Amino acid sequence: MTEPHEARLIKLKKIQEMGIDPWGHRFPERQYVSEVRQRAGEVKYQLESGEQIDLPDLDAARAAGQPIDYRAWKAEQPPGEEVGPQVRVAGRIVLQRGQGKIKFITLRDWTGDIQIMIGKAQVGDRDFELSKLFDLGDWIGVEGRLGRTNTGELTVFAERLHFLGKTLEPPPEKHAGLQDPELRQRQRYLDLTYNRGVMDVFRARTKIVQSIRDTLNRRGYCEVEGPTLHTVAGGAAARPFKTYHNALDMPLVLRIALELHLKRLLVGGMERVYELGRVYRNEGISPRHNPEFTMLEAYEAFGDYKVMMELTEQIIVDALETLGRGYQVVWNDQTIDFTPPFQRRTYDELFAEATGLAPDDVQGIAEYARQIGLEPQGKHPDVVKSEVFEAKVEDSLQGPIFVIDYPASICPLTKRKPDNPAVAERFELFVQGMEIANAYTELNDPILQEELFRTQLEGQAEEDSMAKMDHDFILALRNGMPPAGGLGIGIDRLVMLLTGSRNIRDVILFPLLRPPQSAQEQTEAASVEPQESTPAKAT
RNA sequence: GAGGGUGUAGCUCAGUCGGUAGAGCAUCGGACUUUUAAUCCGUGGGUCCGGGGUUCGAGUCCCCGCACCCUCACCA
Repeated sequence: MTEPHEARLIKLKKIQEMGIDPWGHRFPERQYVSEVRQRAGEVKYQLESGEQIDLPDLDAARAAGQPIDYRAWKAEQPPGEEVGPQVRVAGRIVLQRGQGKIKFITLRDWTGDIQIMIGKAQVGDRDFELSKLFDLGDWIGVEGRLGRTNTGELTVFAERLHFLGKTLEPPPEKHAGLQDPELRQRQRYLDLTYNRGVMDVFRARTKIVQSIRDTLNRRGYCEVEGPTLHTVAGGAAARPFKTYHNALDMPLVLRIALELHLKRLLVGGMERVYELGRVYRNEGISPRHNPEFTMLEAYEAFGDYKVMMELTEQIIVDALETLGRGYQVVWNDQTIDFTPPFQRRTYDELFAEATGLAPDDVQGIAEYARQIGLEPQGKHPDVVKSEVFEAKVEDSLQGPIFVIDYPASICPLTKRKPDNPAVAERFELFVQGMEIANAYTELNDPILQEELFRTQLEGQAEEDSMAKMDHDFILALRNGMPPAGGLGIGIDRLVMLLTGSRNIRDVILFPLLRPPQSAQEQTEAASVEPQESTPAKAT
């Protein structure tokens, strides 16, 4: 009885016995599969006179489902032979078809697939013996001539084989791929290699992030790295992860936002500054929430929220262009039109449309809240209004739409409108019911800021509030922060929209999961003592 | 945190009314020099998520637990 992984160990040993290192070495001057494919036109049919003639368009015919019989085509030509360039490719074996003294392999690198033909007569006995020891998933390098098989498939006709890396575990099922969502996340490496489109999504993510940096750098922004260990979880309304520094004997939290340190840099004269980084929120997990996620925050001195609105549009439009996409994106069977300018509607307008209530009808809003199952009792009217807005308006915003001018009392870090202190100069961008961006004209008045930090809105737990006292931040503001616009964008959600992904875990390489049961037992066995936040005073 | 769903071979999945655990792919042995998910012949492979219970008998029914997925809540 030979189980798949045992068979692989046996082959590993046989490869070693042939004097070949099963873990490989560098393989210089290799060409990507995509590059090799671009050279398909160099494959010609050479007559005995030396004249070379082009092949018929075999790829187009195959793509159209009507493959040309290349063997028959060649038979019609004057005597001659196929010629093609020498190539060097490397990748993983994803399919193999043995056929007596020849063997076909589908080789995959991260640019695509290409077929390899290994003939005993062409590669010699030693390499052919080696090829019999190939398993699905192994890494190999191939030198050979690019050409066409009888059916017209572009193929590397191997002349020399290199073994680059053994795989000891069997790969997923070869047609269905890896379906189990848990395994796809735990073993992302298998998902990336064997499931169509996964690599594309993550490479698109990289392109989007690069595009965002390009857009900001072009506008004269400076990228910085703030601290991730904070003493106060400020800048957003979320529960933090708690941790502990032993040497300083000090409790710490992981940052929930980038905001307060970037504003300190505005005080320091970094007039255009941004950070693209991970933040951590100790909240629930859902298809739109992961405990750690990537945020962009950008601050521009002498700007305001309207400047940030334009910047937001620019960032998204540039990202779409970088992806080589138009402004129309299909997501969840719906078409989203990112053609700028995006729609702009005020908070109160949308609120009135959805509820039929006047935005200042405190009694009516409380009554409405009760009707839809919310509890208005003991809460500030703006908190109730905000809860109603979230329940009745946000989910229905297909967008892209900027919701502008929020109730000031729920925006403790935002400057108020000069002509109406009850309204804050803030916008949020919604697309498909998801909040993608959040921005405001930054509050730079240290006296008002301190007051807002002190005043806890009724009905809000301190942890749930954006207004957490941060004396060090107030001190910074007292040193003079220029008026500025600030912007935050949830990168993961933006990537979801631009790649058609419906679950945030499809755009995060390693989303948080509980450890698998076997590992959990090991962990428990290893750590009998609970090790949570144990101060190192004893040592 | 609440409700619903899923968990069977390495992978993808069947499994009827409670009655001997199944298929395809992969593996292993054999044939095959132009295949395309190659094909053909043959072979091995199971903690039916874990633990209890009911029963002569449990993959199947009941209870408890675990993981993942979905919806809702908190949140971006």
